[in-house]
Amino acid sequence: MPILHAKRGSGKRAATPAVGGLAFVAYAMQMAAAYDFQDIEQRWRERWERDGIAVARPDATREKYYVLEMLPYPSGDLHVGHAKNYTIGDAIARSMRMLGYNVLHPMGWDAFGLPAENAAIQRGIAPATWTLSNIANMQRQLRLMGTSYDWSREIATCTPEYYRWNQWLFLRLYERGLAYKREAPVNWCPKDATVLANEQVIDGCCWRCNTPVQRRNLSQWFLRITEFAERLLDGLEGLEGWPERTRAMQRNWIGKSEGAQFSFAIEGVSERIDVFTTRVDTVYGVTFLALAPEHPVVARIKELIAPESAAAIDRFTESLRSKSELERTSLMEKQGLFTGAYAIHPLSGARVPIWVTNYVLAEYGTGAVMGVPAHDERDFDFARKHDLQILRVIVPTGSSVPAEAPIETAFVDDGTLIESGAFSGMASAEARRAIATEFQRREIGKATTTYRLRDWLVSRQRYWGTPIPIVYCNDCGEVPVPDEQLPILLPPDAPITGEGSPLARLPSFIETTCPRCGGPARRESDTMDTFFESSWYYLRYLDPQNETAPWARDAADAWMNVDQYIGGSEHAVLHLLYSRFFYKFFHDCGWVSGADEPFARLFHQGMLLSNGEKMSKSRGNVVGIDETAKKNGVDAMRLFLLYVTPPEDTSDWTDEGITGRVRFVNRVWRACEPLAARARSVDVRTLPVCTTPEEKALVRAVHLAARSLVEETLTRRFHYNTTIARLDETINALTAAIGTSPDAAATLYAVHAVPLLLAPFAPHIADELWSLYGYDRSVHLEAALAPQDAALALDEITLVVQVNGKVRARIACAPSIGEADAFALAQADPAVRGYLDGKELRKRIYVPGKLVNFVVG
RNA sequence: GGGGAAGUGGCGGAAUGGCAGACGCAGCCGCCUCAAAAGCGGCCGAGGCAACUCAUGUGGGUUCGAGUCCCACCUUCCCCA
Repeated sequence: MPILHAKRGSGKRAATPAVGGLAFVAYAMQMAAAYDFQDIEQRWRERWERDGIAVARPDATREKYYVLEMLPYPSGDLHVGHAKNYTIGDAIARSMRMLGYNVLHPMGWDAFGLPAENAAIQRGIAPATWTLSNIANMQRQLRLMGTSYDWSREIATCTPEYYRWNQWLFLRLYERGLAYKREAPVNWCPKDATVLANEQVIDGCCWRCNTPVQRRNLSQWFLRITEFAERLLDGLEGLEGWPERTRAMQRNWIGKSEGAQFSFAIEGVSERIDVFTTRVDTVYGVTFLALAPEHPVVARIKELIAPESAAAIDRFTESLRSKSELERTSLMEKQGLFTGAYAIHPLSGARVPIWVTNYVLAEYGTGAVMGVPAHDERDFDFARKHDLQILRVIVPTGSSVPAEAPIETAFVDDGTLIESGAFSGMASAEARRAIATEFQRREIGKATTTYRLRDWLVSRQRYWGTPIPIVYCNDCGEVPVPDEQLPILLPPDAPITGEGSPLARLPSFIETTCPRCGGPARRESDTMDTFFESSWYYLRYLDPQNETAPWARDAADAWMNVDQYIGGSEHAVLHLLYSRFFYKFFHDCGWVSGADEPFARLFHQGMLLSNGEKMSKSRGNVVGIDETAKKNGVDAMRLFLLYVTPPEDTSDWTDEGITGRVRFVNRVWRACEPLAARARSVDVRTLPVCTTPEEKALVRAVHLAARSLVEETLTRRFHYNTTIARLDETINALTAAIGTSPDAAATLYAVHAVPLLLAPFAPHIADELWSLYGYDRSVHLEAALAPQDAALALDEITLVVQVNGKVRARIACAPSIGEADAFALAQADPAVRGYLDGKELRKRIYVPGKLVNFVVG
């Protein structure tokens, strides 16, 4: 007898011998060669591409479903960590297709950005060349993963066909006053040699390279996202399909605070100092004013005071100049210097000393803070350190703390006002309204709302990005480039050295003529933040070839909004906030209709570790797609990524773990392939006749898996780990059935059903088996197996009998058993009887088909 | 300090308020084999000879019944200050 010990990935499949029954099974178990995933997976990838199984067209007869993964930056090479994200999206896309939805599942490239310039500097490769070759490789790898993207809609943001619409959209923002240039203190990353938006500064460091950012005063382009602050905040309420923590992060970032703004007069100076506070009820407790050293009034004060005092202020200011925001507000000790000047309290008339401090920032609020040490911890610390007066003006409501009692800590809660003139005795909330009204009456202030959100700084002093379509003319000033002159192409010959803006040093680019007067003019040399193009790319997929508009309104009407968006939580504020801003703008322009939110549901996949550690080149634990596709197969990889944890959890790639799924794929193959010919005639819509409990259980396992697939998909929970566990049970039951009754209708039914259940997760083996069952059409174009109640129903259930909540017996009975019969049966059970005899029966609980509980005393 | 998420065997995890630990990994024992690998079958929270008892971070509560709901606390992670 020939023994076929085929190595995985090499040998050919053994021919199915024409023997039946147990002898055949023994032969099949022994003889079936290991599944040759390499050949089979490649063959199906090519077939899907040829057949266009993922190409999406509008179809009024089916409900649309737009599932989207955040578009990747083409860094060069994918590893299994990336694969997790795309596998989740692909499992959803394939499941929804089989459930009858018209699925749109596109992919593209966030192709502008610094790494391409760094490659140019370090290795002399043109950014475009580097980027395009990375895209080619990553596209190959995404295909290798068996993903079902509609590649006919692919976009790369670095192509003129795409970025001309960046420029076009910028001009529309400009026309509406939502794009403007202004000088402001901005975040500067010295390593990347460019400015950064506030959202791109994480803990005081550059989000990309972790270099501490510096502050510089520069003239820069901003987008007026602050105008949308209230709508961005309100919109979060409706986003119930978003993770709560992401909504909370956006809420935090927008940072709405309601309070009052009012001004202090200064002794001997005509200017006034504006302050904003949420606690205007504590205003009688003000004992100092804290100013940012950069505050404009500081210059006026210096004129009033002794030269040596003014010099001290200058030294203090100088010492803070290079310090980052984080250092100044959080890391450094609270420092301050009395200026020698006094303000006048607007209500009490008291003299209030004016200090400059490190913990008040010029760019936030008004750059000045009223110091109320008794009711603010930071002010309290500052007052203690500098021996400033501490005045108690709020006491807990209902208590009677004398104003003179020593103050050990700041009382920061609301309470009742004391020592506050006409407002004494009021509750904090009431006093806030009353005092704001009083300020308004005196015309020195009013109730206002402020936001932490700043305008979005979008200009970058870099090459590999979209040129900003503005020219500067000596006569006409700032002039927008007319639409018909778009795109302004990125010149291929800019000197990329890492020093200075490349475009600024390229006369052939900079020198131009004014579109308005025809005179000599200079082009803007800054390019756009790459978050600009990723804020609207999901609309370009809908109409990628459009040459007259970024997208047509009817394309947006057909597909928007994105039904399910999938990506990392690191973009919780950045990309997801900018996109929401853009979409609201588009909505206002009438370019999209319906809800003014782009992403109806959002899913953050969890991180993937490698053997318990973060995957990184320096740790040497990066598991590549190519490597694992070759070693374990793509189906096993996909199954593992979905199986190891729920998709939103952090999971760990381990050799043992992937081995488990490789085994599973082989078990599927050994179970189904030898029976393929016989399973051909099965119709999975018709339940088979079962003659034994085991057969019934096998068919039930199939339908439990089918139900899990449908439920996890339609409830949008996507816990496919549980669905795959049900598939494990199905295969276990099937393997056992093959051992006893390979010809039973139930066995062949299960064999036939398996690829339908496996298709979203292990698409290749599913289609291979499906074709062996005689189908010409891909399994991915079939309808999902509909779970049937008749298959799920049990002939017999186990009724749990409890006495006082403890399980005392288990009784087999019919699932339809009624309450009276259940009690009678339970009470008659000898084990239960022992717990009931001689006790008073106080209560009986019956949970139909599940449980009886006797409460005795 | 404020807000968000989470804590279940050796490990990853499962469980509409109703038999805790499905499924997988690791481990142990068998079968097969000259042997090994692969495969197949069984065991696998703790204590106890057993009947049983204990067990889902800790302590309370609601309930006939709590991993699940409520309160307080502890720990971890994440955001904001």
